[in-house]
Amino acid sequence: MDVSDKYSLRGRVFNEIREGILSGKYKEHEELKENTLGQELGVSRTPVREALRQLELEGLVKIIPNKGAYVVGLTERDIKDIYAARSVLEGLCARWAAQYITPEQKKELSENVELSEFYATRGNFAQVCELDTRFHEILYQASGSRIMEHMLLNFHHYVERVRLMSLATEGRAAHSNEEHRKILQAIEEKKPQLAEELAHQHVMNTIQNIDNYGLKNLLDASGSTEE
Amino acid sequence: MDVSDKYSLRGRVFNEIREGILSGKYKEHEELKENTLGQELGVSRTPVREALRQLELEGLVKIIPNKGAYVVGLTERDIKDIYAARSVLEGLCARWAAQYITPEQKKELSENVELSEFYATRGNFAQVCELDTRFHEILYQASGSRIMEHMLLNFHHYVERVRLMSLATEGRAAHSNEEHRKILQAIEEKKPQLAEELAHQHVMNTIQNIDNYGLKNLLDASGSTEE
DNA sequence: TGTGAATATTTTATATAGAGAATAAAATGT
DNA sequence: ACATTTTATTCTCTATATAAAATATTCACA
Repeated sequence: MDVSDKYSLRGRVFNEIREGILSGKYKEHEELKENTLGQELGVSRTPVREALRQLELEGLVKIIPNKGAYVVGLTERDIKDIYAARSVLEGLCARWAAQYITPEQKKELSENVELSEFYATRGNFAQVCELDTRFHEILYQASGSRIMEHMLLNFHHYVERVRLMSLATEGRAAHSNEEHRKILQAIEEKKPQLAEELAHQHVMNTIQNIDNYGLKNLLDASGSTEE
Repeated sequence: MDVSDKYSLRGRVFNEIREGILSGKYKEHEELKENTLGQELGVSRTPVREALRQLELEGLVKIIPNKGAYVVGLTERDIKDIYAARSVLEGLCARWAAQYITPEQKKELSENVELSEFYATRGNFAQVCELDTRFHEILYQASGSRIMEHMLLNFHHYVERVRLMSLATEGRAAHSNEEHRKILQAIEEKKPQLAEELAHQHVMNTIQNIDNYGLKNLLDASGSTEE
């Protein structure tokens, strides 16, 4: 996550509002009033204000001076663009990971792939999702680039709902696991070029999968499960 | 810029601290105390706090809860990574610009290239720099992707000092202008693939130029001119 | 009934105050 | 003299108060 003091009031407020926007609890163009949010979350306006200012910077909230804060949220176009950006950036990230990964990270990545394959055969998709998230996070760290890590972590979290829904579609988890294994192998064999291509293709395949099912369908399905 | 109320106290405070970090006024690991900054800028601690929280999200400041805010700044590695990321993202952006650019944007881009060539022959590099900045900004807008625009605007600003120093090196302005013209042409002829390759190459050439002169030399030179 | 000025209400923006955490300094005991 | 506990100080964190801006409401008047 981005905010260091996750467990302070402000950190909690930030995360709650952010989740509220990403999950659709706070809807597009909705006004986020400091007082209301504060009461809702049981805090004063100060931490709410700070959280809103941060969310503005992330682009999830638009602040009109002396007027108010409004939910911006992510459009379909935004999500597609994020995937497009990820397709090239995850490639670059995997390239660097192949060059800079530490033995510990290599070990965790390898175990991650093993475990995910195990859970997939057992049909435990919740675990597969979590491991998928972690797989990519390890790559981000292994790139040794805080810029890359920062950027991709954000994106990853932005599209979390879509990502998990895509992974839950018929057969995608197994394919994803295969792709993870190939990426792992390229990294273990220190083949940056190959790792880049595979990671790029991995994201492109996800995009393809999302297109097949339709982004709207996936989002609606995930939205309804939460209510 | 990112903050909507550029001219409010908080907006001003945010920009001043940000510029202070990017320009090197506030040095790596330096502690940014709310009181001190507030007095320096003639405001109370509240707007300072909000600005610091935002800078944390941007990665320019590290906040340790209940302890303090510390300058993180950009390392050489960070700058190189930003350029690497830009090399692929500006490519993608140019591709989209070729697809979605409006006639007005096309016109401004064309005039921008003309003007820049004019100023370059006259040796007016300050103008060339400004036009270079604007050239890229137009492309970001023309991509029609607020995600892309947001990301690249940030990066662009992060490396502004390096970018301008690179543009000031022998012969680079002229080459840059040539590359701009080719990108413009690809966009006018609606060739997304070509536009992507050219924009990618444009950033790669800048990286090459920076490497030739040495990032440190460029940064030192720009730092000394400010003091 | 409709329009516009004047007033009231709501909400943001900034400053300040009090509580709590972390660090530095002083005092105490061995 | 050194280690440890206690005290003091500094600074953050949250809440609240005041000011200013924006919006909504009321009322007068045509």
